[in-house]
Amino acid sequence: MKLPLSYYSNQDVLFLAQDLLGKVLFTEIDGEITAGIIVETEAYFGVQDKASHAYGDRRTDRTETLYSHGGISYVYLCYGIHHLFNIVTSIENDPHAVLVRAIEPLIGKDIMEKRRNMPASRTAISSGPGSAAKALGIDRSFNKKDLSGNEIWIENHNIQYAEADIEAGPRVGVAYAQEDALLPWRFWVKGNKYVSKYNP
DNA sequence: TGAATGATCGTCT
DNA sequence: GACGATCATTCAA
Repeated sequence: MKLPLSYYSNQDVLFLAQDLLGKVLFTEIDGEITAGIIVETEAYFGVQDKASHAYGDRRTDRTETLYSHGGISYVYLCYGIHHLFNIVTSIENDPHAVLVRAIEPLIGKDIMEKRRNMPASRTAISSGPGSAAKALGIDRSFNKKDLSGNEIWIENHNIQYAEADIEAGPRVGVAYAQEDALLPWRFWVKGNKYVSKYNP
């Protein structure tokens, strides 16, 4: 069951970041389908969030994607090497987003092994935002894609985590965001081995 | 036109 | 546990 566009227009990005845990992220590239369960996310709270690219209503060519209506992907290059995949949420001109930080491989593990050049038995294959995106074959050509299309989409497989199985904590790699770096806007599935390590 | 800067990962010790 | 890779984007001039 594919999530409808209306799901992403929810204006509570913190709710969506938690609710997306357990949903299944699919990509289809050259007829090859891969999918993984989302097990770790971070919320980026639009213009008020110092860690967000759209902080202070900074509207540029790159951040323009974030200002789209919910249900659009936002992919950008980090450290010159890694593609990071975000889900744009809320309504038009309200630049909230959820960063997918880790997935648990579900479909097309052999394809992921090829892309990552390592066995699927290693959790590193999709742990961390750069790795998860690469395992799914996501690169900058996926920027500004409609998540209800047939290249990239998210399904609800009725995987429901109890509230006690979800943990929240500070986001990773955003120390420059000062007081906003301490906000508990990172969510993950407790004990899941694909969740990236938090490095204090 | 140019210099600085990351929402990170993998390799090496 | 430390560090180098590597480039689009951004802002200043």
